[in-house]
Amino acid sequence: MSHTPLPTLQDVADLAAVSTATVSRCLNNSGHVTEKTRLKVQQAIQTLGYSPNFGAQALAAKRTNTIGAIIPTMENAIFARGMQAFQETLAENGITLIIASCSYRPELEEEQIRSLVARGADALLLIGQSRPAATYQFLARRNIPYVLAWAHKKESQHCYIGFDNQAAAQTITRQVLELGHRNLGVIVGLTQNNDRARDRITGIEHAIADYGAQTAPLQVIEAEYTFQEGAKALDQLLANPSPPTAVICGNDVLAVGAVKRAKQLGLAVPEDLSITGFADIEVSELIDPELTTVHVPHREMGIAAAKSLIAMLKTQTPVESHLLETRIVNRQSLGPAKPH
Amino acid sequence: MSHTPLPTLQDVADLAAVSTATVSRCLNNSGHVTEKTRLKVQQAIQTLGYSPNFGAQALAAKRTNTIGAIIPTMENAIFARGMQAFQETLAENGITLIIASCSYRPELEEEQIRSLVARGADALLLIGQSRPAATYQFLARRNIPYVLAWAHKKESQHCYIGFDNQAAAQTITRQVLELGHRNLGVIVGLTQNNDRARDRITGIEHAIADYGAQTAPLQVIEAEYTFQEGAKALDQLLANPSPPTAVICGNDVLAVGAVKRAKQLGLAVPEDLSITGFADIEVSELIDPELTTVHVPHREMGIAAAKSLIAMLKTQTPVESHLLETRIVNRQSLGPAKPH
DNA sequence: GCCCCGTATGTAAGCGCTTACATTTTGGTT
DNA sequence: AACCAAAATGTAAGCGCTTACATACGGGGC
Repeated sequence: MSHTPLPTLQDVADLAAVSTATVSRCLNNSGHVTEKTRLKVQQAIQTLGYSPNFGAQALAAKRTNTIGAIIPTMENAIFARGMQAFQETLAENGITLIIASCSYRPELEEEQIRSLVARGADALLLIGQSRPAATYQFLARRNIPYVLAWAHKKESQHCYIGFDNQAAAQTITRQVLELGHRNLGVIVGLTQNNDRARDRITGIEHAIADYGAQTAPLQVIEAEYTFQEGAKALDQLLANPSPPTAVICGNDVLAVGAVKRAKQLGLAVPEDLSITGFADIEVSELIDPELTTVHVPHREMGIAAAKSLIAMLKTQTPVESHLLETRIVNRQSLGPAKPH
Repeated sequence: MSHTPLPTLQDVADLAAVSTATVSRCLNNSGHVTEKTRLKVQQAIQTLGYSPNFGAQALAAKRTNTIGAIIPTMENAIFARGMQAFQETLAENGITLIIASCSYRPELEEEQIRSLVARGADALLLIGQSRPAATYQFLARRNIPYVLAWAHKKESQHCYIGFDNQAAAQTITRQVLELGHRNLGVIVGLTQNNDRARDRITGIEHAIADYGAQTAPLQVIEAEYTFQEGAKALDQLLANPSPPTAVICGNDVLAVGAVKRAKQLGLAVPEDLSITGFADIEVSELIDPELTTVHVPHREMGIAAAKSLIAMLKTQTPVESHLLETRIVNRQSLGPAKPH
């Protein structure tokens, strides 16, 4: 497995009969190079099959053209589409994305942040806002720009690229209430270390309070992010002596699990039981009935996050938060409450 | 946004009153360091909040502790679980994973390979085998170890970590035939640039040939990897004057799309139409009826791939291919053919 | 034809780490 | 106490690039 050493900048410079500085300038199009020499250099690069050494470049330039993202999980669709768009946008700008996942465990996230930074990530994308102050200090100390995605908060020192989870949840809840439901149940993801889930609950509660119409204490079940857990959570909700007529779910996976379970139990959705989701991922159109849910602009979010980070890197100054709009997608899982 | 410069190895060495070499040895546990000095150094690292400079490390050591993976897409579940396990295993060994996706486009894959290598990936994971010889030459030239995952081929120069797509497809097809079906339809992913899909078709064809029992020319529809396309493909299959009584799908997403469509058309699954999947991803248990499908050991595959790559990196020699077993998961979407 | 200035190119000093090799220390033997 | 090998530590030479600064070049304006 031996092989000739790879060509270096020096080799290219020699072959093109210019200095290494000139070659470097060509490589980074930092200007000040005549078309003629640029061509010569290009040529030399071609014939040698040269490609720059990443470590050397990083060491000398103090930047890696790498951005890191730490998401709770890659094992499900909730972040996939946004990340794909994020990556595409970065790639268009010559930046590589490194994704790490932290399984919703804050200590792991902390570790991953350090690891990505140690690996030379120039900037980071993080999900949501809830993490120790020390983490933010670390980033500040290291002067690493970051955005917080999938969430939004006004008047914050952080740069958010996301939507208002609370408002979105409030809107869909209001719609449920307007259809006559007066006894709602809620299934959300584990709220510990998940500010998005908490915000959604708050939104639901506000909507109900506005209506002043919930007939029983609001039951909120927290469940892990799987179909099965969504199903189990529904069982719990239905075990109540006066079970809800509509279930608001904090995400589509749980909702879809609940729909499946409802059908197994012989309940017609939405005639006997309405169920709503959140996120509008692909499965929401798969289940029968299709899910009425909150559409989240995943791709736009990924693109906006990439652009913001690139801008921060370029200007070395903070960038405004970016609030994206959600909207309700009316499909079939939400219907009017049965008159009694 | 200014800030004090980050501590360097030298700073640590000074504080601990040792040489940089000693600090470096501690960092890489390359032995030859007394417990006492190790502690001193540890201490200094702590108080300075030191973390090594990635570029410098890569430059000096000629390795980055980074492995790259290029998968067709991150937007769906087919590779997600395996990649998650892959990443976890790498992380346990202090290696960072960089994932890129190529949207099933070979020229993009080529580009991504070069990009990851240029970024210093020490080794690569690639999906399937079909790519230009030039690509393999490039990797050989650069002396980059790689494994080909999600596929398997005996007596190949490459290191495969995967399962036998053809055999698996053949097995499930045989099972369909044994249930009395004599008119099958096939829906698979786009076979262009996808050797796995092609292998599966071959397996299906072999099984049918063995049985010698297909009553009509086998219809094979290729479809993009979405629920919708699976549904459309089913429409095509059913447009035939003598439509199939069982549809073998090349993956679960297409299968699930087909099941949904069948139900919309008023066909009972599996009573009127049997449908099978491939991969055993989460959605296969979501749809009603649940999918009878080929279980693929995603996590084992990811773990095995990581281990092989790590071994290759350590020993600088090729490693044996690793064949994993698939098995059929019998759920409800496959039933006996109606007697006529 | 000369001077000046803006632009193109060259020179060389690091960037922060690893590691081969040199040197010192350690502790067991005699 | 002197000796010696083995183990621990130190020294310093790069790794391949970027970039501040120095130098060379070229073309108007007089």
